[in-house]
Amino acid sequence: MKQVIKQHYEAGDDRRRQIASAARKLIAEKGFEGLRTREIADAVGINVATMHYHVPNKEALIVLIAESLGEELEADRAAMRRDGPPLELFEAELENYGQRLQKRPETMKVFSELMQRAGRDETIRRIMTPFADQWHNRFTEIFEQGIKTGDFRPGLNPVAAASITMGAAIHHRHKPKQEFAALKSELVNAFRKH
Amino acid sequence: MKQVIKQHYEAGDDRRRQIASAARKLIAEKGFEGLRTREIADAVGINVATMHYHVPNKEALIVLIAESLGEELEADRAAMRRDGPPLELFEAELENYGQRLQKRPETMKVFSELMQRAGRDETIRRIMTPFADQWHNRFTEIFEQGIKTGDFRPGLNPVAAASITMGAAIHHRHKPKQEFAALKSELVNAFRKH
DNA sequence: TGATCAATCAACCAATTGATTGATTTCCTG
DNA sequence: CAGGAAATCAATCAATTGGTTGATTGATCA
Repeated sequence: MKQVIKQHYEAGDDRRRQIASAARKLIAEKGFEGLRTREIADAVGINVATMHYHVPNKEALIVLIAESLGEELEADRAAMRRDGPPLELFEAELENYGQRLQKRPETMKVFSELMQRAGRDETIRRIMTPFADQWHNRFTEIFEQGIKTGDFRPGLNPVAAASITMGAAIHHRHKPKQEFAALKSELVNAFRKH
Repeated sequence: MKQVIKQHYEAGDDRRRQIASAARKLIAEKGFEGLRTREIADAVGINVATMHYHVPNKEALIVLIAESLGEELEADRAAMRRDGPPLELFEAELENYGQRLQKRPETMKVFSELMQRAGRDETIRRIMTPFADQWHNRFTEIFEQGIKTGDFRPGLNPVAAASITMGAAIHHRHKPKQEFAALKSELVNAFRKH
């Protein structure tokens, strides 16, 4: 009799979710380089071997994390409104991003870490680039429509403007929350017709 | 008689430079998490112990790398022109950045890695933030002057515009070289008076 | 020239870390 | 409720990795 205390058994899928969640928290704290399988197991409250039962190796773990993040971003994207004046859609996208930055700062930290790793890791790149591209395409699309409607400057380069917007947004994750409003309004002024 | 082959002895400071250079190359390739003392030693062509003679531990190594990068950025900054119409200064800064991105892509990769680590590492933060701030201040200054001269939009928020510029520039490091021109001209259009 | 010091190396160490093994416990279904 | 499947754990392994030790070699200079 090894186990005296009755232990709880969790269904496989739930455990995987718990593992993904714990791993994401740890990545947000210590970055990818500080991610340790043991710490994840501890955070979930299970043995390392149990963790490896659910997620065979670190490669699979990283894929799990990327997928988990992908699902969240996808859900968020699906909930966004897609009609209305382009300028308002643009502001809504930025506002949504600002909200997520405030309510779930972890998410964007993990996103950055994954994107950085995507530069060297083929597997991660395959999972992450679609999300970065989707986001970029969304902005490009908004700008294209906005140029037609006259919301945005004529002659605006939609692709470049989308890159600037994303760069500014991602870069902002380091900074104090209250400054986001200023960034947002400056981005709007940068592209809209005067 | 252990040594049969005559070996070359390098002066301490030169070795440290060689070590810093090799370490930077490796970081650019594999990122911080992939940085191994042994690989650095191998790249320089010396024993691990010799490396530790010059750079006692990894902490010191990272400081060395940060300082090495700092010196390069500082030299670059010092060579920049600081007079003329603000709009031209702005374009010159961007052009200079684009050139560095093309000629020394390693530099900005290492910069990004260090900045990311700065978020969790006090020592690195102390070394790196001044450089990020200097860059940011430079843009802020240019925008402030340019608003007075009428080069830039009245009502432009210099600090926010500087953040957008930096975010866009840093974010661009992943992308193909030829697109930089489009980014640059779009940034100019975003802030200049129409 | 010889003594001192800086630079180098082979061998080794201790800690960390991802992963495995084999036994044990809980759950579920026919 | 019996028995197989799913989930869990303690113990252990092998590889990696940052760092050390002690001896050796080359440079310098009085």
